[in-house]
Amino acid sequence: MTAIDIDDEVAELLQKADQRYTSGRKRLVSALQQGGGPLTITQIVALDKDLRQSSVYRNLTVLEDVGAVTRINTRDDFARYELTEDLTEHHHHLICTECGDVTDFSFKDEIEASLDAAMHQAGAASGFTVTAHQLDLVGTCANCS
Amino acid sequence: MTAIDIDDEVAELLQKADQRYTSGRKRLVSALQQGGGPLTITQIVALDKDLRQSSVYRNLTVLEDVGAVTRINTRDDFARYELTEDLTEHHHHLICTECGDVTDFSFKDEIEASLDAAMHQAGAASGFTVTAHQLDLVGTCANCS
DNA sequence: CCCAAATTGAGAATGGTTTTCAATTAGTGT
DNA sequence: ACACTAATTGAAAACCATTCTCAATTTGGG
Repeated sequence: MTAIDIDDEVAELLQKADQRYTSGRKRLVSALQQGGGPLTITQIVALDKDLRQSSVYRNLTVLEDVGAVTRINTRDDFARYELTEDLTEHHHHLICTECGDVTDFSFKDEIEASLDAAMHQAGAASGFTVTAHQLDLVGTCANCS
Repeated sequence: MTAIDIDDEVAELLQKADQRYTSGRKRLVSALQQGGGPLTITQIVALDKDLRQSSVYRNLTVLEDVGAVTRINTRDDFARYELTEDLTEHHHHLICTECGDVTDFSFKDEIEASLDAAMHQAGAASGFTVTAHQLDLVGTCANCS
């Protein structure tokens, strides 16, 4: 999806929920597109100085409710946000234990497919209906090693 | 590992760090063994009424520093704690979006092995050194569906 | 171009977690 | 057993990321 497509899609999601796509929300979505992975509120506000912290918090919640943004908890005390996989593509996270930074990566399709099959099977065996999964690799990033 | 083995191992880990294995810490480890998955502080205090909240928080931190306990962040606002995989065995989590409860599950060995290989390979491709991974399945548990 | 409703920004409030500090407990040498 | 010293504990205060409040501003519809 191109940046424009994402913008259109977010606009539609907001409209369905009777929410406006204000300039502040557009800048927020734009900031999320720039990061190579989920961003903390601090990182977002640093990326776009015109964004106010309280509005960022509030709008991330709105965007999450609408299904445009996903909230992620990692090892540190800061929540991170990224555009939903519907708007980008399915991926996983590399979490650096040194600097705490989180970046995206993807498996080759066939690996992802077999993993997905194994997960549904394992979930079903426990009477659990799997709707999504989250896989994080923990280690040391290129910068920190 | 049996309960006694775990106890011995925790004792050793604490001793290496010049920490005492007090009765409160023993009860805490025992509580963590009882849960079928990572527990919140509230759950721990409910499981053993003799444990005080502030001591539980502090001792979980001590046990984490020593390498006996792992802290986990899930979707809700409560941190969860479990014994490290060194003391139990490698596993993953089923996170119920309805009740928030987290339970353990494992893959068959061969699936886990191929997954592990794929992860190291994918990490290396990004200049990332993988030391651990965390896989959560999100969905609806048997009780809630 | 009004008007009603939604959004914004700054600061106050919230609540899970961490810290403080005096009281208690446990380990060490005698 | 007995002191002595240091670690641990418990209750309450402090901390701080996040959420909420409310007056001011902005937005879209008629």
